[in-house]
Amino acid sequence: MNLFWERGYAGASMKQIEQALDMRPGSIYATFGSKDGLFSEALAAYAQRSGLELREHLAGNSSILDGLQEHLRCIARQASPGGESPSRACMVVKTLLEASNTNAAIANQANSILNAIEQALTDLLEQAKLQGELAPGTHCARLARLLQAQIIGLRSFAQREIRSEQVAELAEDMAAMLDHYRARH
Amino acid sequence: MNLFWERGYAGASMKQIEQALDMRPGSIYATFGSKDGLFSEALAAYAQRSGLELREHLAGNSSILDGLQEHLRCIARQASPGGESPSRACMVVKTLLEASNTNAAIANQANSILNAIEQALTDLLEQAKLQGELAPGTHCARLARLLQAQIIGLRSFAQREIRSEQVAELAEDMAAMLDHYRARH
DNA sequence: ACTGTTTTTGAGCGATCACTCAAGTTATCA
DNA sequence: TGATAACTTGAGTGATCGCTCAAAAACAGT
Repeated sequence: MNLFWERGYAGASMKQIEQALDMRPGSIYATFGSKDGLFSEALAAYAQRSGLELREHLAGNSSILDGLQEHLRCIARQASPGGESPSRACMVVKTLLEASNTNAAIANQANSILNAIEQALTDLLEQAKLQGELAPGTHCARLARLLQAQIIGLRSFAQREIRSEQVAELAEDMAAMLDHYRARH
Repeated sequence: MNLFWERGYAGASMKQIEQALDMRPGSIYATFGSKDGLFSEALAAYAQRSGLELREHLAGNSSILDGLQEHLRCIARQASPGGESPSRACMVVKTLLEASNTNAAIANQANSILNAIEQALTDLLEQAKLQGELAPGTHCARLARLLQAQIIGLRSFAQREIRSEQVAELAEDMAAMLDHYRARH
């Protein structure tokens, strides 16, 4: 997963994969079927891990919106230069951009994952609205897409050679934007 | 340029390039030196074209902020499904994500282009502040980075299989966010 | 210890990769 | 028209791509 995340689908050769897994080609193909199959499992594992992280950030805050803002800040911390992450950008987005016009199966998988995330965010925001955190008129599905686009932008932006402090500021500005959707008390 | 934009650096083979250029390998290498060199020129051409588009949108509006908002909407229109663009996502971002851990020279070029765009946006926002469009306390460089991240997010988001109307809504929400930074009269 | 099954190994497959260069063609002079 | 220069051609280079499979090794049951 780390190798694919770092180098992308085409950028990771079977030789490198053999080394990363400490497996010989025969075993790899007996286990995963193909490079596509292996990548697919890696991407699924990545998505699962990401989902877990989001749920952890939410569990740490009683307020959903606070949890989402914390999530933004945490992404900024992880995506800052000098971190040990294989890549600062999101593996799903990297995959979507790489595979969209070259590998339909993989592009579909990335699409599905992003759909699931969008849905999860929508559900969360609906719940926040019910709890009175969000302004009553909020269009939750639309805000979920905005939030997803922000996260995609934040993490892709962080792939630039840039100071980590500026990534943190960016996350802060995005978190501040969420405040505008809060219910007025 | 269109081929590289659509399929990425690794995804475009020399055979496909030969066909796209209607040139044989010898001529290609005599003209561009290497696949890297050719890609570099394609990326530079893309960046120039993008810069021109931004300037056109700005020229169409007397207000800088209005021009930027128009630019966001226009990006959404271009990045909508069904368009004739080779790819909905930005070629510079695609390149940054693909090349960051595999091709230092190309990644540097993408970085430079994004630096230049960030600087151009900063200059524009500074000018808008001077003209009283932006709130006096606005941190223009920081807002420029936010704007750039939004655009990156918008165009990458648009690479998903999604209805064009939702892309337009997303651009609208991002434009609305810019309004919060306007000077109060 | 012996047999049958499962798993691992790594040399090597055909295909394709980016790229080269001698030979051929075209353009530009007098 | 003929000599020179500039450019184009495409078969072919070695390297690497994803992948296969017969043989070897490890494991499991009696």
